[in-house]
Amino acid sequence: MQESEALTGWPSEGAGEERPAGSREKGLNRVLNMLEFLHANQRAIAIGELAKGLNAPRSTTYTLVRELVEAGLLEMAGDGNRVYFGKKLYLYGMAYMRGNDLLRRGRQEVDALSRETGETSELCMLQSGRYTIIHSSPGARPFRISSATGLQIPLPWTASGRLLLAGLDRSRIEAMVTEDDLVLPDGRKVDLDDFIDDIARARVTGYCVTSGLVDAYTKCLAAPVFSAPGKVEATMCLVVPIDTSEARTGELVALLRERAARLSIS
Amino acid sequence: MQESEALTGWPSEGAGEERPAGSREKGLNRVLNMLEFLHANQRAIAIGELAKGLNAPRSTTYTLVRELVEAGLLEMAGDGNRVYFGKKLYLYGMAYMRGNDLLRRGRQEVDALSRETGETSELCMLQSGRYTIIHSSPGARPFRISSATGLQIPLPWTASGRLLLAGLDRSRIEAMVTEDDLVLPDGRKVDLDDFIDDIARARVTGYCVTSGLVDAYTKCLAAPVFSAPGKVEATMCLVVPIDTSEARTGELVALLRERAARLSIS
DNA sequence: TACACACGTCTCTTGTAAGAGACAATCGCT
DNA sequence: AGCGATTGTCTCTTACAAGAGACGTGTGTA
Repeated sequence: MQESEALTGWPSEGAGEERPAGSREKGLNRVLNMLEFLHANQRAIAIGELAKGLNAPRSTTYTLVRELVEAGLLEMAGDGNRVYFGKKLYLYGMAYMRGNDLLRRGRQEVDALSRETGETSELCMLQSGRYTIIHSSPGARPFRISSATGLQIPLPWTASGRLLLAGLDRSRIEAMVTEDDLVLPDGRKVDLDDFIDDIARARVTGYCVTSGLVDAYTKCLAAPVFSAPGKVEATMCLVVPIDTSEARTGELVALLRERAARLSIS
Repeated sequence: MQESEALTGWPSEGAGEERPAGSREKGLNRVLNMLEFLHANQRAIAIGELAKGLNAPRSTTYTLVRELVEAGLLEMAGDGNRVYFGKKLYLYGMAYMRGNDLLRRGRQEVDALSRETGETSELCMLQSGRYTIIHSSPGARPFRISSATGLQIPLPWTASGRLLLAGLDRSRIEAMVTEDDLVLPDGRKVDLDDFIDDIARARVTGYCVTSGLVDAYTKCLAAPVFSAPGKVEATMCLVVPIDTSEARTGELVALLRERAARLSIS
């Protein structure tokens, strides 16, 4: 029952979508919620627990789980009462990767960068309006800076977030950031104007460095990957100890930008 | 519009599930069909084409696609009219892999075996009653023996199929094999009793070799991976030219069995 | 210019899937 | 043994999603 920080297992009522009331819910939506729930918890979940966690009626949950297991999207896990992702999802995921040059090459570049520098390296993208770690390669440090693949983090908390929004106008940016997103884990609040300034600056300099935003011990270096001139499709980034020297930081940024540039254009 | 052999883009009306008539279809099922369709075609598909390919009403298809794109399970591809798998599926797939020791280690063993031998190597499992290539690593041969990940092939066509069914009694085996499955690509028919004998023999010897079944040029060597004593969870296999010498085949089988054994028990 | 065919969006109807709830069977605790 | 909580299955009702089809637009071609 490990709970990592703000990851309580379910999006804290946030993302403020419409919730018409206690009325009926479409089966497909229930399924999408189930998948998200499993992803958030990263472990097999008992069916009853699933129903409870999603505020879904038990009978419906049983039915849907059965259908998904039959389809192979879910699998009954070990002890025979819990479910988790199934092979089909793995196969679909691999198909996605095969069909996606950027992802395939990006993973290689990230792995290489992490090997080369010994630091934790990540490939990040926008995923339905949220910053998402698509692939990460842990560094060689004794106490590693962890960050789970697929983790979604508010854009203003990260260097990558500033780059991913480069090129969007103010209204677009505002639309992608909620009030909550501006509050850092330690309670400090990011000023929206500062954030937008950061984005503009990042756009010009072609990289971004943030210190002690998500936590007090790390620094985040990011460089953009372009899918077309001006269009930031992804970022590569390095997560390093906050006391990394200016000089080394500079070196790392150079390496990072080089690899990110190699990914660009497609 | 490449069509590889028997892969016409849609399971040839097979798998004989009930089709009540032309009545209404559940949205979730439509979605599952869409995912299968995309997987079978391995490319982005226009929405209209999807509807046609699935015999689904256009309006419904548009609605479902929109929902899935919003959820990130699908993505609008390149030219902006076609859809394919989305990042969410990739993330879920990676989560599946992370949670699955056998798969994670199996991939490594397969990659190592293929590097070591220069031959095409695969990890295979049963997937809702069908033989499925879960991971494959191409060999070093000039004209490679291809086999797409996720491809599903009738059990009697393969060496792995014989091992995956080891331990099941006759009625179970019969239930998993249709008449069609017994007909090889070149039209020859596998005798059900021979097949069941093969399975029993494979079970005892702990490996299986088949020649010229799926095509006339290849030989298939397979070894079982056990999740519990007697329970075959997966197979590792090598696909080699049919004229591979007895001696080399023996060597390869030994290597294969060694690696498969290393995967077993868990 | 006219024709055939795709695409994307909307509206309205009705068949049916989501859900409430009852049930028996287990499990874990005291 | 006695009690509460959980599990898996089943039945029945009705709110609502699936689907038919019309509409406006864009594109290729004869």
